[in-house]
Amino acid sequence: MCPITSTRKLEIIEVATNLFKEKGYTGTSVRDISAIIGIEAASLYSHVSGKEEILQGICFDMAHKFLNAQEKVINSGVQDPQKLLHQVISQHVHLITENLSAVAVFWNEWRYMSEPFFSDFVTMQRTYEQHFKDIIITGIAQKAFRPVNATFSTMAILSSLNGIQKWHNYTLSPEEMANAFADLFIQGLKT
Amino acid sequence: MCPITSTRKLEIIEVATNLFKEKGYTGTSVRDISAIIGIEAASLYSHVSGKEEILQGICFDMAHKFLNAQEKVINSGVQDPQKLLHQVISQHVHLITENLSAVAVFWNEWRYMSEPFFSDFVTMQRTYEQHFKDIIITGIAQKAFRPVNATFSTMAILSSLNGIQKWHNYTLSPEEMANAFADLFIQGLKT
DNA sequence: CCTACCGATCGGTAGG
DNA sequence: CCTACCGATCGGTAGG
Repeated sequence: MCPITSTRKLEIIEVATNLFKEKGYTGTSVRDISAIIGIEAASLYSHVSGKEEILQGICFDMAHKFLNAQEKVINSGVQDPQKLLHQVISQHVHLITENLSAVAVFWNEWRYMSEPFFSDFVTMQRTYEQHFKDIIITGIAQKAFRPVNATFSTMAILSSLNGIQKWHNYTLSPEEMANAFADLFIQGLKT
Repeated sequence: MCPITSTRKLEIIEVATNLFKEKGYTGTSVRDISAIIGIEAASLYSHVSGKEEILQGICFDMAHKFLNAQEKVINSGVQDPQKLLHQVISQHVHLITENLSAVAVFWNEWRYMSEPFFSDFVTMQRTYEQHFKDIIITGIAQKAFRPVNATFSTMAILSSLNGIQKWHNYTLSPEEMANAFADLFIQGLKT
């Protein structure tokens, strides 16, 4: 949360992000992290209070990035639900492709956070999903979209987008993926 | 692989499935499993050769279920790509809802298997994805679907379906979900 | 950032 | 299926 962070702490978080992605949070030891940096495990504790603080840093940083990008689109004045959906999808895809490792941790390891971080994180997720859902609900009300189940459609779309981190192989650019997703789902939802 | 399995071994796999889902494979100890069953950790080794064998059992059992269900649809004689896609989606959704915990392990913990199991599992996944992709390619050739990127569309659809295990809350029946997914993606792919 | 170390727990084995 | 136990490793602390 504090914007002033030492470069060593940033290095720890970056190394941990890659390890948490590859081996999982519980499968990664603090010694794995310190060995890559080239210091003793005990020395990590000069920079972080514990293993979980690193996980919290990764997860909440991504959560804020997602929510900020989404709010920027929603507050941009765009009214057309199809255009709005296209833009939030595009922002989401770009954030994933620009933060592949952090997103993998964000998506697969967040459940290992203890309270109250766990619940705070869930609340942020729910907020993000709700903003998506609101766009779909508005679109249905304006007859831009079919009368689908908005909750279902939201989860179907977000799950699809989040899958990128599992199969992404760089053959498609972020723009191409964003447009392909938008085409698929907007045509899928259209009246 | 052996069809004759003691009930104790089945119990171990069932308990482990739930624990691996909740706490992850690396976050679950053999003592966690044995404690729930009510035996000593050492006694597990009368039924399984090790912790990983349990994971292998869960993952390959689900992999076979997915491939078998898919082959049954593909060999059923249905030709229309839209109907075929609807049916493989429906089978996939049903398998997920009937095996929520095992699918969560299958999907999130398979990477912890050692070789050659890891590679064998990846091969089965690729085969499954390829069958999906072939349906889309055929559909494009027959002008039933738009000229989309078939690999992308396959991964977009499968990721969306697999997301069920993360958000499923029993408000929709498997049939309702299967139809909602099929509607969304078939309309999304249609010419 | 290091040395030295802690108690707890890990997956697994020997022998019955 | 149990008792008894193994060496390895875990996250973390004390003290400098």
